[in-house]
Amino acid sequence: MAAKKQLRDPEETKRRIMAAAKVEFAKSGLGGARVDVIAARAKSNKRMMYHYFGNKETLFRLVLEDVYADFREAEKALELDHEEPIVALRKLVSFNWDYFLENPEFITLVNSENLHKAKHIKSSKRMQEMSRNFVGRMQALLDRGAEANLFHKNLDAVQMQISVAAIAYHYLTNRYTGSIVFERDLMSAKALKDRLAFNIQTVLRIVCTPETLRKLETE
Amino acid sequence: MAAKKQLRDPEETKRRIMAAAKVEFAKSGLGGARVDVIAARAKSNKRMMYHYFGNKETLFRLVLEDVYADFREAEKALELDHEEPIVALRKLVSFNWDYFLENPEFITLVNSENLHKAKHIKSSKRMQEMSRNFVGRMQALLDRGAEANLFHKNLDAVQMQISVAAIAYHYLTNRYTGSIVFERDLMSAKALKDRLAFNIQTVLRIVCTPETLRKLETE
DNA sequence: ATCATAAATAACTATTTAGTTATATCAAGA
DNA sequence: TCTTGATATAACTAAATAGTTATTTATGAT
Repeated sequence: MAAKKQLRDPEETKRRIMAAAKVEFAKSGLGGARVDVIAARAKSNKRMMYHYFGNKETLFRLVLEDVYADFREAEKALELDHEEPIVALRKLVSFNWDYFLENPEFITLVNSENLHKAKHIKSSKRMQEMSRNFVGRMQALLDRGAEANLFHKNLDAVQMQISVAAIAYHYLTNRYTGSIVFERDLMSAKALKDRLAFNIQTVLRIVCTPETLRKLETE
Repeated sequence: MAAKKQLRDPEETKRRIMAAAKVEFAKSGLGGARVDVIAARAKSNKRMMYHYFGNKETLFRLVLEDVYADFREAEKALELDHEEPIVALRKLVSFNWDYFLENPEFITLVNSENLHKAKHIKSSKRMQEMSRNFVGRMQALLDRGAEANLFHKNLDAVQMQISVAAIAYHYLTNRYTGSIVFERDLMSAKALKDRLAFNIQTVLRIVCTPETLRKLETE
């Protein structure tokens, strides 16, 4: 009978609580999440959660900052700075799609924070730091494409970032109601493949000049 | 002292409860909504809510069906069937934008239902009926544009519907976190005007052939 | 008029929940 | 080895919450 050995490992305990919180907040939102469920899933207990994180909302904020940080890190790791602009854009659209698909908790956590009008991250220094250079990378990519006479000039990098995220995020966050409204399984392998292809095409049509598009068509 | 006259008007009471529920569910989601708050806002009481609607989740389902119905009705009322295809598409994109902007509860209610994997409307006959003809109208519009050699042929109407919604919905549902990430007020009058213009341009670039786009540019 | 029924209100209950108090146990430094 | 502080657990509490029971009151049919 494995006697319950009480291991002391504050870092590991914190990590387990954060991981459990991410699952629970993603599944039920901030309001629907239960601190007892988080403690149980972390194989810890409520008192530890309050000891390390103070309260439920602080824990939520830390989880949210973490998932944003992971997303930004992954995007940065793409290293698109020296890719050919059209290739880079294709990769960026695919990256967004794959990331949201593989990390569905990102979507539900962000949705939950927006329901609360972003009050938890509003004054977060860490969020602000993370966001820096994020738009800058898109701007640089658009500039390179424009210089090579591939893209339209004067494209707004923020609008592009939002749109690139939107066409993936919206499809996936509303996949349940969407599957009912459109009377088809939006999550079937074929549906997912088709949507990604459509999204890549969409973004290229937004940024490329008519001449570039003609060239792409006849390739 | 206005003696509290007890007016009896079941239809009006039901209507007030539904209206109050819409506000409360939109503000706090299904989980965060409080039945006491709904009853108070409706200037009725909890017992009436349970009398007429059975339970909180049924009330939620009815509210959700209602906001979907309103949205579909409004879209139908646009009567785009005989408009010139490009004009019709511009109007459709603007309609989506304006509707989400003027009816923010639609967005939060749909988000809440997706957090719950659409379980409340999954077997709703009314939802299924509403969705009919919805894709059909987009398909007809795309067909007309293609026949007039304005649009690409073989555009997928469902993908278009989703994208038209996405570029508006995503911007607005994530406006709070977005305003932090992009370090600008996404809801300023100028930002809203710019986004709508960008969205119209986006959709035209998706559907129009390079030739049509060239013509539009030089107009 | 009066009766039956539906509409409305208020007070109540059993549970759930975030957060706390009290207590035990480990491990590192003196 | 003893002490001290950090780590862990369990039992508790006050408030909140969905749903009910008990009671009153208006209204339309007879």
